[in-house]
Amino acid sequence: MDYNFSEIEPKWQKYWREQHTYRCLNNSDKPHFYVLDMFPYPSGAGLHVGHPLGYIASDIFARYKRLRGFNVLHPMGYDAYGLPAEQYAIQTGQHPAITTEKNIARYREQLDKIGFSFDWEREVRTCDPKYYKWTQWTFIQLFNHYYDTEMDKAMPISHLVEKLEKGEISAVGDKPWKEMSDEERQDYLMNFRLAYLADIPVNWCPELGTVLANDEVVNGLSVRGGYPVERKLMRQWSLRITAYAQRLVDGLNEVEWTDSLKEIQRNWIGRSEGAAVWFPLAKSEATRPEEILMGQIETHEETSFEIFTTRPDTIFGVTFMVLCPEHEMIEQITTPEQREEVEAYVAWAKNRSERERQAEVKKVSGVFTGAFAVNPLTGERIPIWVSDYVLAGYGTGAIMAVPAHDSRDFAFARHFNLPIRQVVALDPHELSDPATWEESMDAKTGYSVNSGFVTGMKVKDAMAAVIDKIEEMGIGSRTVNYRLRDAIFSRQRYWGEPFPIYYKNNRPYTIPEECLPLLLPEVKDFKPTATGEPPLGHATVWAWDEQNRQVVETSKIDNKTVFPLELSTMPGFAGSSGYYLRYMDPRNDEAYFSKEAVEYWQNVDLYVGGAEHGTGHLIYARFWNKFLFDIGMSVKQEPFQKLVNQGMIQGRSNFVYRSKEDNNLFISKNIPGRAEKTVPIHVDINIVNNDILDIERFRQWRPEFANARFELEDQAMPGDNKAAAGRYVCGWEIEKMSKSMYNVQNPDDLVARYGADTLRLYEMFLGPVEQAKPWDTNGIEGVHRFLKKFCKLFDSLTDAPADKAQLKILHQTIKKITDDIERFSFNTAVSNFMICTNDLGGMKTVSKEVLDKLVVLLAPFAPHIAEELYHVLGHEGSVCQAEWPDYDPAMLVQDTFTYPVSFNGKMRLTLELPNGITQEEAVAAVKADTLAQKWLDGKEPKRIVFVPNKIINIVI
RNA sequence: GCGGAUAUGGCGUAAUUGGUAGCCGCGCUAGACUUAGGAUCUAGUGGCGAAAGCCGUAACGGUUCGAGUCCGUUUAUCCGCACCA
Repeated sequence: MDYNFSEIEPKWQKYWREQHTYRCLNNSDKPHFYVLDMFPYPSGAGLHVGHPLGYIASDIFARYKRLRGFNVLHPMGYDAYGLPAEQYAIQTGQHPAITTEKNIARYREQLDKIGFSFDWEREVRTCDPKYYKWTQWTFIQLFNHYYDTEMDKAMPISHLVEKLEKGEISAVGDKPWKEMSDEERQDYLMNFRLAYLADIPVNWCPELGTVLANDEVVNGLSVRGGYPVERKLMRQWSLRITAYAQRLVDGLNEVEWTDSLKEIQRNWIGRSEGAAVWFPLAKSEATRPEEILMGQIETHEETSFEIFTTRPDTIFGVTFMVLCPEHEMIEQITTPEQREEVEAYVAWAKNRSERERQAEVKKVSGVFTGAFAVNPLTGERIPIWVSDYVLAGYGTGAIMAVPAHDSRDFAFARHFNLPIRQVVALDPHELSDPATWEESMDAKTGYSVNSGFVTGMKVKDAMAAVIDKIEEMGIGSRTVNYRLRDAIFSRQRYWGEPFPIYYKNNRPYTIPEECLPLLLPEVKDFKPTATGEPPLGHATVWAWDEQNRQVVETSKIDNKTVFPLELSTMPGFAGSSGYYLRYMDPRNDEAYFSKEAVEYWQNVDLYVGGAEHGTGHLIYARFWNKFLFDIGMSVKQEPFQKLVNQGMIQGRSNFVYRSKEDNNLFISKNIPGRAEKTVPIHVDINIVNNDILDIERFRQWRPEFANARFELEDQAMPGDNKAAAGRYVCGWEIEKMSKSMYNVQNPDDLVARYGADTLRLYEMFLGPVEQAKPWDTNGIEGVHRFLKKFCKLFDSLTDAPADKAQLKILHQTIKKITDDIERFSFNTAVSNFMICTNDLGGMKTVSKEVLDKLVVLLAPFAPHIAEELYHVLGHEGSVCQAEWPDYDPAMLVQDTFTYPVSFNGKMRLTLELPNGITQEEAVAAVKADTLAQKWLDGKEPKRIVFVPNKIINIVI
């Protein structure tokens, strides 16, 4: 039978739609399985071939699981809030909702053409009020909870208030709870809420007019747009994700992710163990150690400062201290003589942009404050410096500098001529003068030297001993620090979820849950307001009437009953942090998702998506889920049990070579001397086939090429790609897939040309799903040919029972394909299909009972043709309702095995032995074999190693 | 700098996990059928060699009867983090 994909594919897509073939219900006796793709942001450019790679892989797996008898949840939706739609709105005035709607329609059309088995009845869109109602709801819960370190989980803020009221805990630092005014209490509680408002240094991007999260900034530039980002102190909402740092680290042991992704997350969370130590200030007039202030250690805050170190063992090597320029004690401790210099330095450091600072990491800068601290273990006076190599955001913003064993301290000491003292050595008997060192000795190995009571100890033991001592002295403690920062949650943008927050007397209050969703208001302008407020500042109906519980005109704000609403919106990760849970029960208006739904589905069994979300979405979603777990919503600590990262698809650009002398002349790639005579120009890959340029289409491509002339290949290059005379051969290079390089491959074109099934198979055939690879259509013909050959098998269809040879092919194929799918190796699965088809193609007739099963095997990969052939075989309904075939191990048995036998690793003997023999029988066979006898020459072999089904080794 | 990974024909890749390296596909070569071929089919295709054979999985070394696979050193490429004390 002919392979007429352009007829078959629309037909079955229509059938699936009409029959609701992929509808998935929450009640089923079948075991459940949840396969999820990272939902896409619907950009204006549409899908390119990189998007469906992961979707195809997950679709194959979902279909396979269904055939295996699972109730499979396999949904799709859109991460529809985002910057591009808003930027487009600013440029054109087009409302982002309209652009987004249009893009979604285009995405849907493209996805439908590929034949995915998504249950579209469960579609979610983050910008849909029915969806973001629950994003806002979660925010309110975060606002109303704090992290109880004792119970190690989130608890209602009322629980904390209760404890404060009963006096079970006392408010630290501030006045006692009982003496606080209501507002003071609110301000105090803000320090505990999991969603909180605070003045914090943020990544401010002036070009985008908004704040960015740490993962949205790379090298001081915004990920979107590449604009400079500066540090700025702003009042922002943040999520206290740091409270979950330890659980986020621990949870990684529970999930089946790649080591590299786990490692990326561990690095991002950056757990490090060490000690916090208080260093008292030295009295400036004191000269002898015993005079130096030691008696006031209890009153830490005024006369001491706290440092964090991961190397407490090196405390005897401290020769100076360094504070970050933002440190609050600088002003207090700086001596009058140094004041001018210090102030100038601090001002300079604060004005430096993030990009400058990062670009000049190697440059050493700093200033002496004139003040001294005391090393609490040695009583030594050590100078206090200020430098921007110490960061305000990590630890305490102050360090003890051990130049001999920290490369940054070393560089600083060398630059400012500060002493360097060795306190760790690999061999304690061989010390050298650090003045001669070229670099510091940072490794945590060897022994402590010159280190008082820990001298001679191994570094590890010394660490513990020093911490014990410090704790005993009451001047510090064992501490864990995390690199992870709280997630800034405000964005000065229009196209995002509004915060369910209004301000009374400048303090935030939440909108009652019953009033959600708080709808995104209309604005006349998507840019920030003239006064620099976010775009929502333009909204005319954006105030909260507390009594009537509704949104009213902004003009009615009187701050008595009508109050201003929050003007920022939530960031992109807000909507994507819980969407996988919403899919379980997407039409529920009473709750985020029902208890029954989440108890049925539990969590995502298989999540497929790019590794680029490793430090963004995948951290936020885990945090979000853990919080929902704490408040009794989700039932699993980890949202994504198994995660597969599909590799990025790079572009493969094609080039034509334009002559330097003659703008209309293009010289083919392999013409001798071409490189010197020409300039490469990107050419649209859609008018190039297997690197051969379609000359006519090239002339039509752009007006300036209308009169192009070509110097074509001659036949001098056999073996090279079709370098026959009369062809123009293009060059190629691997680059990022982008419009400007004309290397974007649109899946629609390939579907039109080869069909969706070919596209699906080819994307899988390209290589392992996890591997990054350039897009290249050079092999797609081969895959297409396979489908044609497969259809051809049906020409020789017979009802006669299959012979042994066919059954063997069938059962081998069932085994291989099943194994391949289970280990997510779809490229080998496609290869194995080809082998099977080639083998059966050599037969005169092919039995129906064989094809019955092969069609089911093919269904996950090429669902359209599988449906068609399923009907050709006379079945009713959809192949999706078929049963995955099992293989019969007896059919895989080989008649004989070949055992190469090596003697002393040199001689080799091959014995043909019958199958199914035991080790003893195999050994006996070797001994009985005449050739083996000859080689053994009557001697007993010392050792016969028998590896089942594989080989026998004889050692004489 | 730290961390993670990868390295196999002209190309994408495979190798039952330590057992005959190169399956499958592309490309290429030759042939068949064709007015034609960018259709289809057949055969061949790691390198050197006329052949027997020798060499061959980034490089060097090790373990093993046996290494693409395990261990060590080096090199190259990709990814993540990056003054995180």
